[in-house]
Amino acid sequence: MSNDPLGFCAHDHASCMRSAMKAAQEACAARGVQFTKVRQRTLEILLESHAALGAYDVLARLNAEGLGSKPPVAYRALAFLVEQGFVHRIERLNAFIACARPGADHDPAFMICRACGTVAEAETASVGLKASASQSGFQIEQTVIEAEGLCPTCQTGAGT
Amino acid sequence: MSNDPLGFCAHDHASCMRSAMKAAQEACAARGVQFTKVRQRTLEILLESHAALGAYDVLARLNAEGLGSKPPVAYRALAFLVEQGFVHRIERLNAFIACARPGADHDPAFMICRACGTVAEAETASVGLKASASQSGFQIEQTVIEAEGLCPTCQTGAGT
DNA sequence: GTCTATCCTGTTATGTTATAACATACTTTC
DNA sequence: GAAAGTATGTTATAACATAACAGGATAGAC
Ligand SMILES: [Zn+2]
Ligand SMILES: [Zn+2]
Ligand SMILES: [Zn+2]
Ligand SMILES: [Zn+2]
Repeated sequence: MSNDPLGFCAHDHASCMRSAMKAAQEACAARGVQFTKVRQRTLEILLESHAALGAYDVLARLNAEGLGSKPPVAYRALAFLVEQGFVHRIERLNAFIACARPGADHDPAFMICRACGTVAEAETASVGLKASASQSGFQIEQTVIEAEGLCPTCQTGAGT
Repeated sequence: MSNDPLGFCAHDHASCMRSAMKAAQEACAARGVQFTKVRQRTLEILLESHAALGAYDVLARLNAEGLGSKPPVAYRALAFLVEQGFVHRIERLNAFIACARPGADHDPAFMICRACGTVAEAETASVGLKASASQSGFQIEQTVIEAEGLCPTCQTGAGT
């Protein structure tokens, strides 16, 4: 079933990154879009952790490597990656995170730890939402489902 | 059951506003917090429509009435109203909307029409989200559930 | 190969959303 | 009416985001 949200559990992160980059590489080739240096590097930066990074954080990293120093560079790369489904935007944080399940067309839900900043991606559980919507005739195009709270690790000893 | 999302259906909006203001008034009295002029007016401004307003839109309205011209005035009033549960923040829009069911402690879900800007509030349908969360040990404190799409009215003739 | 159309990047400038910090005024309690 | 707590006014700046245009790389047509 592999429905475990990554991020809260230990895993081979190096292979996690490698497979995500490979999946993106192949998807770009298949779709005939360019996976340029800036785009690759932006995705790699986001893949380094299962936390969300702000556009300006990404930009700072790119800039340090001589890959662009002005906001539009980062925003354009991020917009491309979001369009292609390799990255998700976390509305609550005004930030971006690499997709944990690239390839599959999906409507993700996120769990955001307010203590450590880790963000885990889960499958959407929007059955009820869709029911509510269709009941009132609303036609859903996109969903934002984000829960904020404490991850398993941060619950122990984080009474505050 | 009265589970209809307001906003997409006709209703007596004047009475809708009046009862919301009254509920807020009473809740403030009961909780011993001040329902000041700026706070009242801010809530009234949001109640005027079932659309979301940005903080600076609210500020412009307040300013036109001599109730404050600087961002913190609007942001403070909005923060108060959100705390008290009279107003919700729509993350997707960086905007605010008056609660359609004040009084009840609830976890709302929103349906945002991308064409006309109407936002309807429904009950949260986060059963699956909670299941996902507890499965991985995540402790939810707050949820953001927002769907974007087309409302019933805008579907007719809005092929674009 | 080179021309051309398209897409990508670099840069300037500006727009939008949000808060920190401190001064002043009001309200409640005693 | 003094003290404590709460709310507002104001300055300044931080953080997030995009419009618009110029230049460079890439890909397909010939
Ligand atoms: Zn994903
Ligand atoms: Zn955590
Ligand atoms: Zn509500
Ligand atoms: Zn509409």
